[in-house]
Amino acid sequence: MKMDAITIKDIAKALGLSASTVSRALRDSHEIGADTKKKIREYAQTYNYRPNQAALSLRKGKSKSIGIVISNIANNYFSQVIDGVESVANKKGYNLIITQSKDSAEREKMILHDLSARSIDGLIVSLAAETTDYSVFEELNNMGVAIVFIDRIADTIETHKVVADNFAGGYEAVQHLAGNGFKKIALIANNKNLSISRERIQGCVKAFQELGLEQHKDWIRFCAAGGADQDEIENVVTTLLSMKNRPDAILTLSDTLSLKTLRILKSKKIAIPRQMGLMGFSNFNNADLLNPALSVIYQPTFEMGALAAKLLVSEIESKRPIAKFEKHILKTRIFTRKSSAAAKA
Amino acid sequence: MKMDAITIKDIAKALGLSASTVSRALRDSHEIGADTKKKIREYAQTYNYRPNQAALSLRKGKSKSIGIVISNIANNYFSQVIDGVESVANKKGYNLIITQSKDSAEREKMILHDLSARSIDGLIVSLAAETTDYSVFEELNNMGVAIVFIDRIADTIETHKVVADNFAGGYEAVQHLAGNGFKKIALIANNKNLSISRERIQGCVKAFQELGLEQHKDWIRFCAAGGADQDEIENVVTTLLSMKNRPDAILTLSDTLSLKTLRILKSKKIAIPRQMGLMGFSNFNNADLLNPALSVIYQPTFEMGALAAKLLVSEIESKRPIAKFEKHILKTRIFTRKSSAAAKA
DNA sequence: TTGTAGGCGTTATCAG
DNA sequence: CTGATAACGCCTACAA
Repeated sequence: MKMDAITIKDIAKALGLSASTVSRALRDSHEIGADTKKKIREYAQTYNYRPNQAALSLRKGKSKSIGIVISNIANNYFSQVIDGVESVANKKGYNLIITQSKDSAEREKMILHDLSARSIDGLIVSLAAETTDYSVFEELNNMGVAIVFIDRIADTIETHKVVADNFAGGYEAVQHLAGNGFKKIALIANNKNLSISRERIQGCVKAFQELGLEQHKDWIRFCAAGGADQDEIENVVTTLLSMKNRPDAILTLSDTLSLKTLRILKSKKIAIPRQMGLMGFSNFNNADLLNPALSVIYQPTFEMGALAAKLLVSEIESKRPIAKFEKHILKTRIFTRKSSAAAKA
Repeated sequence: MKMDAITIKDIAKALGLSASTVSRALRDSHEIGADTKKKIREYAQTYNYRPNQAALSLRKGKSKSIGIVISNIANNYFSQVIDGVESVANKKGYNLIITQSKDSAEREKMILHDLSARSIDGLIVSLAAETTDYSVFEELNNMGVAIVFIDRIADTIETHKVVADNFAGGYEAVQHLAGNGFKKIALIANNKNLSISRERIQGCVKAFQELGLEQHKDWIRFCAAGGADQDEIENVVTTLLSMKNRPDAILTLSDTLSLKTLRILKSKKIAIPRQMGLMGFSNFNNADLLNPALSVIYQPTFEMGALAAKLLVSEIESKRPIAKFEKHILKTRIFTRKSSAAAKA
């Protein structure tokens, strides 16, 4: 890269000083003569001196960079999260190294190992759908790598965690649907392994019970690939539609699933909400422009990312080990629209 | 971070060898005894040795990481590009450091300086909307930092460039609109500074001329903030709607503008396409689910990102300086839908 | 107030 | 085939 990159030594030589003096002056140490300091800083300024980060990392064992592991960048939800993470990282002087697991446990593990060797100061992780073995995280934890989980968390690992109130989100969604006359509500969830799937379903089931709604095991379906596999979700929707005891509404429990389900229903000419109500967890900002306008549970993704980054940085920069880790649960918002509207009386 | 991270020295000590021998064995040098090598590698394996990247960077002056500078991660278009970049970077063993300029020239410059000090091997850049002064890039170029521009490029800087065929995209969009009976086509473009704005407009104007369509200076409007400023775009649309000689279609020349314009038109109860045709550059994958289904010019974002990364890596790893830089122009695709449909005969 | 001497982990060079 | 040494750029005792 920089062929000529000026170093502290260069400055020292040019000014007839020692490297340590220059180093101190540059970091504004008070034990340096005002005039010397000024001279040095001016020289550094004009020659555009930048400390070599690799050397700093090596020396300090810190790199001022944090890694983020998510399933997929080109996903609305995660890119909003990253935006939040970046806003804080940037402010605090940390670089952001981004990786995607593509929901593969194996790939996630490789990434994690690679990242941990990169003199990374900390990690923000949203688990891959496939992952069931959390031992890598134990390992990293023991190595002293700071980790913050976001959204898709490993409950058993001792770290800070930032999640949306998935339980309440599911609960409220069912309440809304029921309130609009839907009584036979099917759920389509992401991979069973994921905390978000479990929590959202639990919220829904709680509402089912409280409202005395019909429940049917077959009305809760999982997409192991989270919608990445077109056949999988198409089968699920088709199956639901062809049931003798057919649901009258579908509640999709993840972003990708929501839009994919909408597409499939439309392609099958199912009138929404008349023949099938639809509502979903989604952070698509223009869900109101869809046809029909889609009712959604929306998560504060930016805030979640920013909070995760804040927690991580404070852990990294904390002098003593964190005594007790926090789980932050942020409120979701519900937007009710045409796709789940009540049938006209 | 890793408190115990095992080093080459540790292995050397444990095995009663010298650090250099261990280093060589680990890198599979042929000048090491088969048995010694085996012993070392097994030890490294069991103790989970990972080379310290900071040390490597310092030693080699390379960090196996590339920086990417875009305006906004939480933008559909760019997150798709990043997905492509990541796919290649990952395969080639490079880490991806992501930053966002938020379209601020000042912030872009800071990022660039910061990144260049991070022992970064190369840079993928999509310019901020504000940027008019390209001298930072000259500077970086002279420092020997490999740069590849993507999408929003600086024509005068000598680097590889990857863009969509913006000219053709604009040209074809107008042809389509005209073919469907729209004769008075207004353009809403992103910031004037951006290459993409210029190129797309030029393509449109070419078609205007060839088709003998009415042209009006006031029918070409710019949003300096690219749609980030709600008032700005709202003013533009309102102005277009209230003209005595009012356009019969709007062609939006960027992703954000397209959806924002759709929203504004709908909020004003303008029937699309009857009262106003609408078409836009957009990489939203579900534009067909919108109401009305939106006609779009779609770019091969993933491929563009992947290609940019490929070019960058090959430049980084090339022994001799690049003799001549390439500008790759990738085809766009046009999807025509209801929003630009012909009025019923 | 300034300078000297390691050392962070790795590898390249030069000996043996 | 293996070992010792220096160096990448920076910082931090310890000296002066």
